[in-house]
Amino acid sequence: MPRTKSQSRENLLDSALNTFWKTGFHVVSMGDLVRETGVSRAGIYSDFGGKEDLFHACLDRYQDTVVTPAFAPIEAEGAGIEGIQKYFDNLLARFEDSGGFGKGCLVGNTLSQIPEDAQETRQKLRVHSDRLTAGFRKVLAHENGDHGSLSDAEIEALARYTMISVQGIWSYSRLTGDVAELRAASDMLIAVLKARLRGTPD
Amino acid sequence: MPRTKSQSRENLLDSALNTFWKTGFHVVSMGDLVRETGVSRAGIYSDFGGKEDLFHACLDRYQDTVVTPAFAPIEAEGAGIEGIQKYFDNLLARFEDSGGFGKGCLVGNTLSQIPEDAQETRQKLRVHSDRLTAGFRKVLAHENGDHGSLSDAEIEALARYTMISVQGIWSYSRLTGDVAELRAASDMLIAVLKARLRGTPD
DNA sequence: GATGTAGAAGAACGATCATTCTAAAACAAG
DNA sequence: CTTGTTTTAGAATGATCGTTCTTCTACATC
Repeated sequence: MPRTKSQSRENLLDSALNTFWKTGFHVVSMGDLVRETGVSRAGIYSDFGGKEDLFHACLDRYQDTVVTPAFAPIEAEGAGIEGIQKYFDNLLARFEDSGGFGKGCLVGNTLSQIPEDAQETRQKLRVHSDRLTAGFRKVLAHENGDHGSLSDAEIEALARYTMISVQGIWSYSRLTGDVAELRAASDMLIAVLKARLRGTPD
Repeated sequence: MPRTKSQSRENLLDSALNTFWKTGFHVVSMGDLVRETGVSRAGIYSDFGGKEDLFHACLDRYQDTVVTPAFAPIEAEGAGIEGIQKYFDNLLARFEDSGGFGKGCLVGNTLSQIPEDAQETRQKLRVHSDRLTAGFRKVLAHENGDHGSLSDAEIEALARYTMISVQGIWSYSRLTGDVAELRAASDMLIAVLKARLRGTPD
């Protein structure tokens, strides 16, 4: 089977993405990337320009090939809480397949190590967190319905809270090897969301 | 006033801690540390042995000078939910003082960039997360009382969920400059804890 | 098979890294 | 002031970094 240029470029991106994902931008060297991707140095530079450009391309690729399918149950038209459940089921299954520690979320990992002046990178991270928040907001608003007990502002706050908690779960997946702990946390989060949608008196 | 050896050692540690905290172990160079701490290269090497040893000493120092005071309201004898509230109040006030983005949590930041084989570092991170979980567990158990509605296992799960959510909040503090968003998230978390202690039907 | 071209391997380069070493300054004790 | 010790600034070192360049291989076209 012939291998087109764009196919090999995508393979390169996927390999580089995984390498960056594991240990982060600053720990990965160009030598690592050459070895892991199987592409020559010159090839990487002619295709992407440099290490940082390659990383930015990986962040975009991450959105397309990781976030989009993982988040599909949530961003699907008319998705409800069961979409969030499905999202967690998929990710916990993937964690279990990996064996040992997880890689966490590339965006969350990157967020913890960007210098204050890396504005282009930070912008991409913000887009991601807004995307997650928007997905959760839509699901929660849908569950809340037209005459639900929660105001738009409360839905917004709950959506952001969900996004933040999810990031916490991904972060912790780098420290624990026990999928049960992660499942307990995601179950708890979902129970919390259901309870608040039902309307909990304070 | 005379300056004792241990005093200057602690000043060095505090400066190095802040430098590592901002951008992480791999981004900080020894040149940065010499500049930021005001201590000569030879001084750093004779006192600590190397960059990694210095970083480990900083992780310990972080526990003593940052986590312990910040976590005092939670680890105090007989602390209840208001201890968690106080914990957040302090940290949000500090975030507000910093202006702009926060530094997050040194432990959470480190977790996102350790290679898989950095076992000594990972061990320190695990001790930290266990400490947080234990603190929350004690508070929640105290609130739950002897005849509370939650089982020990449920308290344990809720404590870990709390720890994970807190890490998420710290992570997000590196991305937002808006303290109101962080306050909303911590308020939400506390409301969730109160609701679950009160006993929410599923 | 000859020729032209694209891609790969890896040497070369300058910069920067962590670390060590040297030499001078700073300070204490007599 | 002299001597002895500690701490300093900063040069030297070897390794590694990101990047570029040169060389060679592989393959398409005639």
